[in-house]
Amino acid sequence: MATRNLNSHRSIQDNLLKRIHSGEWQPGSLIPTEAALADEFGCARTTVNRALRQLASEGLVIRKRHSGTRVALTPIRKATLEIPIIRHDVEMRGHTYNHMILKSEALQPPLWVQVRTGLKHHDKMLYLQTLHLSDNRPYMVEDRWVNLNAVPQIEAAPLHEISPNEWLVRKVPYSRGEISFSASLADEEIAGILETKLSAAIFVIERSTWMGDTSITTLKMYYPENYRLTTVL
Amino acid sequence: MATRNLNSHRSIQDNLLKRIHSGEWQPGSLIPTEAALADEFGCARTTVNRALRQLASEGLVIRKRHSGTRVALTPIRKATLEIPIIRHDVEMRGHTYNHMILKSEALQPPLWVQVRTGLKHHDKMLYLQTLHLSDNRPYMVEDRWVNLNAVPQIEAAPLHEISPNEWLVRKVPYSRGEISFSASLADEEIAGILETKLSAAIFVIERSTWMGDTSITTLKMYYPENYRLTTVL
DNA sequence: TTGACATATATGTACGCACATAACAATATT
DNA sequence: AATATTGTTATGTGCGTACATATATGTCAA
Repeated sequence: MATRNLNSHRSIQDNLLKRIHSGEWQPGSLIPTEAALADEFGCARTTVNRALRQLASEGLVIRKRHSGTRVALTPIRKATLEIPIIRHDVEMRGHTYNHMILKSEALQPPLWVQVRTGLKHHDKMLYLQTLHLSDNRPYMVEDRWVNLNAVPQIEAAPLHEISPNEWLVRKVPYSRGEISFSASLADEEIAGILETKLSAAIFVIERSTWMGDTSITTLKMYYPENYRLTTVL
Repeated sequence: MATRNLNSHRSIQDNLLKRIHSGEWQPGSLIPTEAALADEFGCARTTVNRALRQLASEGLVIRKRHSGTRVALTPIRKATLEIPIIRHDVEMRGHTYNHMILKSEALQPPLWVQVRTGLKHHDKMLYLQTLHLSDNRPYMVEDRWVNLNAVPQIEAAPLHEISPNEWLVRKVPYSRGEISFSASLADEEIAGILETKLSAAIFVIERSTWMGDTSITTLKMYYPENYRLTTVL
């Protein structure tokens, strides 16, 4: 049939999207059932189902059994942030990447790490401070704590060749994570490493990951003021 | 059949995920074909297809026609950030929300707005400065520019009752957006409004939205140092 | 050797059907 | 009147089949 490809789930999705965006279907209102839409488009219900499922996963419609499908009250758009390997970040900007391990010692975790990871003060953790460089200029400082009970192999890893960030992302799986963003002022240590003024604005990303219930690693990343994290909606 | 529900796309997905996380399937390696997996699980290929499609949409596997499916080299985990109505943000923390329009005037856009929106200096824009309050204490300042050619109705909106943020999110659809995060220092104006010290750390979110090619609105949000934006992976 | 062509293969998509499941509605039962 | 029971409805899921499409590989001829 010639009309086959007109009925692809993709074009149906576009069509439905248009009605939502144009205001034909107001936020909160019920839209026709899958069967009705399938009838209208002259396609199988499974095809409409797929289109609607996709729209639901993007948060544009809310689906409930029996009740039907309605346009989301707040068309919550989601921004997706990828968790990158820093080296890729730098190289994608066309710069050359390097890193330096500034500190590496097995320590007892300070309080904020204990709180975040759920580990106790007597648990063995590896503290790593890494400077990431872009074209040999400071790009970001990373303060990382690794749970040695969960990741003992890291003590044998060649962290001078492959950064802790990349090594962990590649080698150690995790099932759950948390990330948060904030702003703070540079203290003496950070200002010294990043070569900024004391009390310069610092963009901070904190991230913790777990595998099941056991903490893998938790870290703070400090970016100088000129850094911008950008993403599309 | 009793084994029917064992073959749901969800459990298949979990099963595949386990193999990726356990390292049984290394990053970059080819995994069995849909047909082979369908055979192994004793289900239809369409079911395996759905499981793999979902994993691909989450960035865990890369699929190519003919070549097959392989585990992503960087099992890129994505964090999803919702674009909230500020009022909900505040109320979810159990505080009461208020807002105040500090400035509201039709102006020619400054250069940074022109760059971001693609509009020219002679285009009519509405400049709105809004203070968002949590329990009557400053929570965030919003500097917003609205394209009056695209959204003329905003001049008649009751912005003292419903904040520009909420009004726009509810009433004006957009098809494309960009969001970025950074840190900066409080200037006199921002420090005054947020009641922080001069040169305090400020967390900045910038957001622009378009409908097709026409800019809708662009804004900067200034949060005081104690603010943290948190999300799960 | 090179390029044009055919072929095999793995994923992509659509269909029609069947049954599962949640939620609401109407009815029957205590 | 309060509680079970049953039915209806819209979405959720799975199956088997068919065909589409991109791409790697092999084949043959210029």
